[in-house]
Amino acid sequence: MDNRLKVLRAERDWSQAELALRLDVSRQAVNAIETGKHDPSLPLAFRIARLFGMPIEEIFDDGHA
Amino acid sequence: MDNRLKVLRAERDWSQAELALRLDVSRQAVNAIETGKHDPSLPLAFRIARLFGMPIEEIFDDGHA
DNA sequence: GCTATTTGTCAGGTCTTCTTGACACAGTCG
DNA sequence: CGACTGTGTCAAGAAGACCTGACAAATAGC
Repeated sequence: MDNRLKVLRAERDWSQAELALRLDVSRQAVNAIETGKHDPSLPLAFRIARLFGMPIEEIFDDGHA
Repeated sequence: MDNRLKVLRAERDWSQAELALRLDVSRQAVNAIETGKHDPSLPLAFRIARLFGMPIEEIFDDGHA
C-alpha cells in the first residue's frame, strides 16, 4: 500500500519518533508503514487521517484507483 | 469499530455470502466485521468503500468523531 | 573530528485478521 | 414434514500488525 506519510511528515518537519508519539505507536511501526513494509490497521489509519486533517483515501493508495 | 455494512448490504439485498464474494473474502470475515468482532484490514476497507462507492469514513466510524 | 539525531533494520514475542471446515438455529418454501 | 437459505459461531492455523530492545549507518551541528 502506497502512502504520502513521509511527505506529510516532512511538511511538518517531524521525525518518525515525533510522529509515532502523536499517533501513539512505536517509532518502528511508523517506519514500517513509511517504507511500505506494513499497512496500518484501520484504527491507526483513522488516527493518521485525523492527525493530518484529510481523508484516509488522500493519504493511502491501494493502487486500484 | 462501528460500521454501516449491514445497512448498505440490506439496501442492496445481498446476503453475507454474496457480499463476501464481491469482496473476495470469506463469509465468516464479513460476518465478523458486521458483528463488530474484527476491524477490516486497510486494503479490505478500501475494497468495501470502492464497492459501495463512498469514502471509508462514511462506512466506518472509530468513535473519535 | 566528535557528538547527537534520525533512519533503517533485526529478533522474538503478542495479538489481530483472515482462512477452511464444521455445526446449530431460524425462517422460507415446496 | 423436508429441503434450502441465511446467519451466527467455534476451532485450528497462516499471515499481518504491533511491541520492546538493540544495533549500524547516514545526517546535522558544533
